[in-house]
Amino acid sequence: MQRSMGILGTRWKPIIIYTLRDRKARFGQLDALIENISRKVLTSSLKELEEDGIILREEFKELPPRVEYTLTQKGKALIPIMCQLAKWNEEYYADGISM
Amino acid sequence: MQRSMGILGTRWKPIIIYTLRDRKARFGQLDALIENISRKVLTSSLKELEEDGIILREEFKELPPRVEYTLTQKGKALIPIMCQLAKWNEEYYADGISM
DNA sequence: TTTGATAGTTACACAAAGGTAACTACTTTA
DNA sequence: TAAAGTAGTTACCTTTGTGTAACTATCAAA
Repeated sequence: MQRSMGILGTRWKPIIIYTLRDRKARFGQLDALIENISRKVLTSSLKELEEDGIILREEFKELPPRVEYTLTQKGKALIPIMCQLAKWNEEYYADGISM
Repeated sequence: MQRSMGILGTRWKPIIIYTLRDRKARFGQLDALIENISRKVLTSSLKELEEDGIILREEFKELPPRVEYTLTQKGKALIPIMCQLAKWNEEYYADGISM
């Protein structure tokens, strides 16, 4: 648990993972999809998630540059858990806002 | 997700919840069962978990005083999720240490 | 009267996480 | 020559979480 929380236990990382659950996304897309996140936190969260093997970063050497982020297998394995958490939240708060 | 993480996203709260999964415990027992936690953090975590309706605090006016902590229904509903997280951890790190 | 047990609280400090705003680098387009 | 687009970085600051050590309150027993 301690280690799991070391990986996930921040404000934004679970949101980033959940956002990537069914799509790949570019840096700017994540910045737009996730409201209120700062680019700085997005950068550092993505870097740490990559180091932890949760997401994959693919750099395309085009112009303008393009970078795509996707979940790894290990990252995808977290999705059902996060869905359960979202469900728990809905069930016990029941205000319709879970993300 | 943001709110769920606001409740669980600290170093010790998931450990406390997991420790209470199948038992009630007194303050001093939790302090002994959970290695390395400080009484201060235990106090504040228990207080916040109580405010969030995850645990129940029962005070017995005896001498010496006795206080028992148990999970509420809402708290118990988190247990399967935390077990899945522990399983995820074991699966992808596979060193046998999950708590 | 001092010790022991229980369940904390208080003061202080440190480190990590998060926020804001300005800046960088590269190249194409106007 | 200047703006626009992409993907960041950097400096600075505030907030939150955690840690240590000492202290509190109450009563019983020695």
